[in-house]
Amino acid sequence: MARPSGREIRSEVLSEARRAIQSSGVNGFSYSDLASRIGVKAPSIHHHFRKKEDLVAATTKAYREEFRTLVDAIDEPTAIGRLRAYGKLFLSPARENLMCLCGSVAVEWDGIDSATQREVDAFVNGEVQWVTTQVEAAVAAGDVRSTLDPGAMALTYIATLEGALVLARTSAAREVVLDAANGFVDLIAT
Amino acid sequence: MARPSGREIRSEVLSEARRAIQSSGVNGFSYSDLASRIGVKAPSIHHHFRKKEDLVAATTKAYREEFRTLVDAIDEPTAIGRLRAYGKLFLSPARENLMCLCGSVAVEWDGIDSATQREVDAFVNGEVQWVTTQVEAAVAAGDVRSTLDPGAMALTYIATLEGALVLARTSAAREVVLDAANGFVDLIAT
DNA sequence: GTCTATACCAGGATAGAC
DNA sequence: GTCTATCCTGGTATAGAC
Repeated sequence: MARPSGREIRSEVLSEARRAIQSSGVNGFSYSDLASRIGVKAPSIHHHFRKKEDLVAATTKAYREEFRTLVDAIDEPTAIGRLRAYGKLFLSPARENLMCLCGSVAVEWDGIDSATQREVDAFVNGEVQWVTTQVEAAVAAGDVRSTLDPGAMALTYIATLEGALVLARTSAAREVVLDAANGFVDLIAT
Repeated sequence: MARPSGREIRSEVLSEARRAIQSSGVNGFSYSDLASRIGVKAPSIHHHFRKKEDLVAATTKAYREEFRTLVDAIDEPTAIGRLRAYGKLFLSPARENLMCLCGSVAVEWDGIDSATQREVDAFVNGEVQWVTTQVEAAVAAGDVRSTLDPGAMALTYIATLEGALVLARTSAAREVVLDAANGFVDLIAT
């Protein structure tokens, strides 16, 4: 692997940090880990992200923005179709045995700096808002039952997806849980 | 607080370790942390649990058994009532801002020793089995729709509960998510 | 069974050469 | 901007006195 340089290294660090957090949590990786994966030395990373907190916050922000981009790219004619597509998107980390970054950070919440916490909050708020909008549209189209109000249903859907990623990490439920997204939508469909 | 001694210390260590893992993850606490909380020194804990791995595995095992006891104590006349009670039980850590221990461990999965992993797998298997049985009974009683097969529905329910605990840790969803258990049962009810 | 003292190592972080 | 060298801290773990 060619050693990256200049602006490249920054984005490569962010990318590896994201994977590391999703795989082992914030306390589960070190600058040395990232450095050797990328092919540089730890102090080079410190040059770009002075403290680990800075790196974690930047990684979380980047994750939130990238995820938003993916969600915005969902192109389905019906709201219920968009909800199904969203679930697939959300569970795609499971194929590489990864957590949602938000979930990883949430577990270590008490030891997380406030800038990162704010990013996670923004992530959750943003996702809930988007899903709520889709649920409202799906209810209006008559494709989803209105057993719960749209906000509660959105939160429950996201909880299901987050939890599915948790369960998928255990050997007990690895495969099965990948269907959770469609399963949930089947439950709320008319 | 009186300093514990003899057999007491072992159970107190297990109890504090459980809380610590649920609050900050396996990598987020140290023997010193536990020791000062209990009122002893770190080497005393090493005397009871030689390596941290041993402590984590024992803590996970104890958690699984205690949880099983609580579930077995659920005393509701109907299966759907038992499912609601189960959800309340599962989400009770949220009131103290804690994760499910299983969730905490799952996040750091790759760095977790295999004995602990086996305990987590046993936990998930046991819970899925119990919930599946209740769903089957509820379907038979006509209280739950059979949109999904009972096993998939059980897994989805547990995923929802796990995910609700994740979301409850963020500021964005703290309160709302406590209703997720009843919300989900409302979704599957006839 | 608990303590003090200590060995050992890893991670975070910085200084300063190149 | 990246490196080598180094400092410091804190965590895991053990030895051995009491």
